[in-house]
Amino acid sequence: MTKKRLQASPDNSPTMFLAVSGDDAPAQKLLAWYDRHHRILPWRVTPVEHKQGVRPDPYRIWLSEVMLQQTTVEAVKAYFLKFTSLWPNVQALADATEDDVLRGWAGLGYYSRARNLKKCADMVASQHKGQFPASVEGLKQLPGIGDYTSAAIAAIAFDIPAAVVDGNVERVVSRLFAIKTMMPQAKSEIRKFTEQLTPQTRPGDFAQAMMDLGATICTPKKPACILCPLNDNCAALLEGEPELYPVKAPKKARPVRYGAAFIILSPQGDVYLRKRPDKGLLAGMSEVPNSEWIAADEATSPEHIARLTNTDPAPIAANWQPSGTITHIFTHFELRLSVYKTDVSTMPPSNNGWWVAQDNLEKEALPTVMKKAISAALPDTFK
DNA sequence: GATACGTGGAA
DNA sequence: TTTCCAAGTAT
Repeated sequence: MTKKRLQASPDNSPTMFLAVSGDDAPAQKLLAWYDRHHRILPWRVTPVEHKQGVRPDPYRIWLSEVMLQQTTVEAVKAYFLKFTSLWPNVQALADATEDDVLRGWAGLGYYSRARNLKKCADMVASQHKGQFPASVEGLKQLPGIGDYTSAAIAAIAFDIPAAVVDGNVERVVSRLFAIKTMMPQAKSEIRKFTEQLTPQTRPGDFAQAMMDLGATICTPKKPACILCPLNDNCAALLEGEPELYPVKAPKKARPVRYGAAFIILSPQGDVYLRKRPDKGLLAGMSEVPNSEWIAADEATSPEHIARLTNTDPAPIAANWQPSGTITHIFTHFELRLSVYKTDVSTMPPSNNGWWVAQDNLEKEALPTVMKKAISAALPDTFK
């Protein structure tokens, strides 16, 4: 093992006695840990396979990395298997329609990822002969691929020693060096330390090892420092409260918005759907007709909220039957929708939507909030 | 640099 | 129940 060298950290913190820049020992300790404790994941080539010469498929790495943006491993697994089954390579995805991809993505969230995924597949197929660029810069030109994803694909699929910095790495590195700068201002500092830690050999395994460590040992709450292969190198552990890192500003309160949703049933029991605009929240996804969603705080009177949630915005005049309310939490607001149902005898209520048999609703590009609204009026639809 | 952008699971 | 947050990107 390399002898530890002493070097002052930028803020002269205790890191001078710990994992220092240019020291390859932490990376090697982490890689040894990863060889024993790595997670088995559908998109992952194991260290043993990798050593035997199995090359990760850039398409599968890209697909998994996009799905994993702000999304849990458990949520991604089924979607990854569905996508690779439907579209086994980038050309197959390029041959699909955007609506096909949105239907496949429905329920996973952050739907601009699905639209960018399709755009990216089209560009790789048409401008790169079906091969992903083998460089951070080339990858970053593609839609939906930013700082993190370009580095992750470069490291994992192409063995390029790029600094892969995701939320896990931010947590691990901010603890290793006890970085007291608040997030997100600390990002550049964290990137610099990550570059210094990243080894020239096995950079992809190193990146995945850092993420596995963050996900299973160096967790946000109650980290298992006793099991950590880097506990000798951790300034935050030496200080005594590793949970304090990374330092984050308090979150803002989430406002509440109100509105109404309208379930229109044809004589055959089909449900009327329409497509959302191609910009903004849930862009391009399907929906049942619904009102504007109006913000209201706790000072707003019940009478005013009642006006926000009545049948005035309904797309047609009808005998609307109240069907309960649903609450849905988005990232930046909470939505409370009053749901109404009606049966119509004449087919189209104008607009440019379409009718769907209740048994086929699962195949539509319906975001979860819309599934909740439909379920309020039609229980068991999505059971 | 701040904000928009989904969802479901854990504590 | 409420809060946090999970392999971020685009604007």
